[in-house]
Amino acid sequence: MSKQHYHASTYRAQSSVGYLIKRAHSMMLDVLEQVFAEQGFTYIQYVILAGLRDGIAVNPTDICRQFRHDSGALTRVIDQLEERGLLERVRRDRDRRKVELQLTEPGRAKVESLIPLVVEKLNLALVDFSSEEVQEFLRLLLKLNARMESTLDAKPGTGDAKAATGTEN
Amino acid sequence: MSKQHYHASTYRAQSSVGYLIKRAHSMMLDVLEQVFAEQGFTYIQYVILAGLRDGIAVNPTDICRQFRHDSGALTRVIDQLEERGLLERVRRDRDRRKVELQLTEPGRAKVESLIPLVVEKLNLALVDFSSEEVQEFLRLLLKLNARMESTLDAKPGTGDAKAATGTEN
DNA sequence: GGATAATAGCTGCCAAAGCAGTAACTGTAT
DNA sequence: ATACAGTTACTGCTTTGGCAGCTATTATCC
Repeated sequence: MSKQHYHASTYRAQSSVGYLIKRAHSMMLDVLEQVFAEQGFTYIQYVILAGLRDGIAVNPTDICRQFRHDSGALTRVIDQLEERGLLERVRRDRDRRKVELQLTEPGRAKVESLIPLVVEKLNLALVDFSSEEVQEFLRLLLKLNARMESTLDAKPGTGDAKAATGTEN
Repeated sequence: MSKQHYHASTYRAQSSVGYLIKRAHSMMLDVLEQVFAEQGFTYIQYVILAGLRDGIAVNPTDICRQFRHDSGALTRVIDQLEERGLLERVRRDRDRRKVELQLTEPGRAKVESLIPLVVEKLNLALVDFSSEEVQEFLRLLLKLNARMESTLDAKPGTGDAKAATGTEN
């Protein structure tokens, strides 16, 4: 049986990892959205560009899954970025349904110019942390995410466990 | 001097606390929204009710700040919850601008019935964690949040140090 | 090989979040 | 007392996200 870290009878949001993560996420957004706004970007626009830069997600579908964004809404954001000449849609011959997004040179340059601003804010948030604490923090976050990823993959539908065989490109 | 945990030249999203927290938050949402939907609630509705239950935020303004929700949008969510008889708006005499939100008995009962479902999902996500790891995780999250909270409070405005006093009059 | 299902991306519609402006109330300074 | 600025909650308008449906392409099954 799984460890019972929380119990319904004693649960309080203040010490819930869910609440604390939500709050951390909220405040990160507060800080970064302001930074991006000054550079003429929205948060989701940066997320897409940075995701491309670091190879996290190159197809619209990947981006939807990785960043939990709606497919329809994403199409329109990609339209904006393409109109601004920051990325291009490329059709691959091996699977002509898929669109591969590629940073243009201006696009890459723009992302690179945003990175130091993000790094600055991250370091500011972690100013009280030792190197060991940051490493441990990353390890625990990765562990949590790996677990949730596998449980979400296991039951993509409304509860029935369907076999999720590897279907990568 | 602040520690430089990240450097622009080597930064990759994959090992960024920002990205990992965003991802953790996303997946938590995936899991919990489904749970709440089955009970006839949205995520934000639960958040408000749970915030009231645990005394995190009792005024609309508090809720906006705590959960980073828009003031106008919040008014309408509170309307829904009030119409369903789950909470009440109470005007206090000491400051008649403020509205104090109070759970009704049905409201309290409903939140309490949701708690075990949340606890179950949290425990599932933390199934690989030892008690020590959970404690350390909570400590680090609290530390991060405390820091970000203070920096956000310090500069509530746009961050520009100089006011535009030069050109006028 | 042809019918069927599954996947990827896009479009239209609707609900919700974000933004700006307003009214009621409070605190402060003159 | 009065004027002024700051808070708090709310209301209209705009933008965005979420959902369902659609087309094109690929995979699967007989």
